[in-house]
Amino acid sequence: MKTLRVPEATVTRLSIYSRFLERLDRNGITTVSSGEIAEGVGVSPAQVRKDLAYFGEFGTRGVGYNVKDLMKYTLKILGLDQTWSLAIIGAGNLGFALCTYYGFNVRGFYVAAVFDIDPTKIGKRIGKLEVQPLDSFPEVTGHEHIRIGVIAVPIRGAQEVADLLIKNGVEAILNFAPMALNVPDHSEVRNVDLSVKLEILTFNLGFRAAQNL
Amino acid sequence: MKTLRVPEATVTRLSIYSRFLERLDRNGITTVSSGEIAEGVGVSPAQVRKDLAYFGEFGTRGVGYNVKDLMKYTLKILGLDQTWSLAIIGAGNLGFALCTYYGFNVRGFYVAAVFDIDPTKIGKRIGKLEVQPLDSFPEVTGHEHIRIGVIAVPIRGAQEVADLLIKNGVEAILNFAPMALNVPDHSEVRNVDLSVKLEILTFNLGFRAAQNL
DNA sequence: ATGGGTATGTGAATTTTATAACGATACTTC
DNA sequence: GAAGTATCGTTATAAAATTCACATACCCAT
Repeated sequence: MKTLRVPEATVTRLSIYSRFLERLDRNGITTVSSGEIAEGVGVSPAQVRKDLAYFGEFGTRGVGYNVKDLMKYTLKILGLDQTWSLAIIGAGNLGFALCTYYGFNVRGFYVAAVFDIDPTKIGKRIGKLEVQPLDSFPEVTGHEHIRIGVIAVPIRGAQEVADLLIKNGVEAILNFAPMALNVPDHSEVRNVDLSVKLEILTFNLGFRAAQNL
Repeated sequence: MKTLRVPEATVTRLSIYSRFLERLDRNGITTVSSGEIAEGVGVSPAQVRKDLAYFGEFGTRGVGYNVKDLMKYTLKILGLDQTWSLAIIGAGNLGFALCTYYGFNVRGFYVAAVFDIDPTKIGKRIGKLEVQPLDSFPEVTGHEHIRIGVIAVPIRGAQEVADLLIKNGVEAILNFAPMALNVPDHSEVRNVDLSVKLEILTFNLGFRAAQNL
């Protein structure tokens, strides 16, 4: 098999293209060019074609791409032709928001369970879910295999939670705690740091001020 | 003045170093090496030094960096030696979580106001704040100059909100709607897409399965 | 004072990523 | 059905980011 390393930036953009294609499809648009995709998501047309080229040939020269088809391809590439069960750990405001986040459902993610250690939060209902004690994680994941865990706890608890998840067969972690988690090599971790992007903005505003722009 | 373009990846890492340094400082650690920072945040030591080199010389050869000093430098570089007032638009679950997000406060961000268009949400209290009608945005920003807006509304309303923000002097936008906003060149926009990272995980899990790893 | 040990700062080499250019191919029009 | 136009896929070029390697500088012990 042709083993080709795909840059993470490409996967990131693919996810964005995919979302854009869904939007086009909902609007009844059937054909789209690399230039239109590029315009829609803010990259160059060559970039779009190059990114897609990692995975095959999906377009028709002189015409463009069939929206529905390309959408399906991108979803398949991203592994979204199946439903992924998530466990969310931490039922604070962030955990709550993530449990009810429409953007997850619409992309084939299913929040199977929410956990917390805070007794005042355990038992609380979030939509159809009930917050469970973190202790019961092994038991719950016995019923339903959960491959992805979402960490929405404060820094001080994050590593411990990660250890627990890994020990119970979780393969990938989306970490909202602003710190680097220590996990075995075979596990995937990605961090979402809510203030990093904000600090890029303040950096740029300051930088611009320094140059009198 | 030496005009040196700083890669955005460097700024991103600087934000992460900064957070890590704060943690070291809280733990009473006074000196740190590039290797220890690298270890702590998951990059290479050379990367740490190179990133810092964009902004000056902060270390002592043979010794390392003074934690408190480097922390202050990084904060200053990122523009966090001042308080930034934010307006959050959208008082749904995500907006609510962002309003109360501890990570913002701790980094010098201050949520000055929250807005929504939904009459059932207007007037609701979020901590010390009261959700205001989006119409009153110009009035509110008249009292307190707000340079950064956070968009936490669904896709369909996002562009309209962005237009309103820009029209009222907002210079930078943190956008949680999973779409590209159209803004003038002089405005800064960064997107936080909560499901992109999740889809990188599913891509990687699928990719790994395809290679029998 | 002096020499050994250590970690920085930095220019060069390497790798990775993005842009540009262009040949190939399919529709459209006359 | 041939010419023209549009857009892909791919190769070549350029740019950017990362890693490497080492001279430099500082601390500390003697």
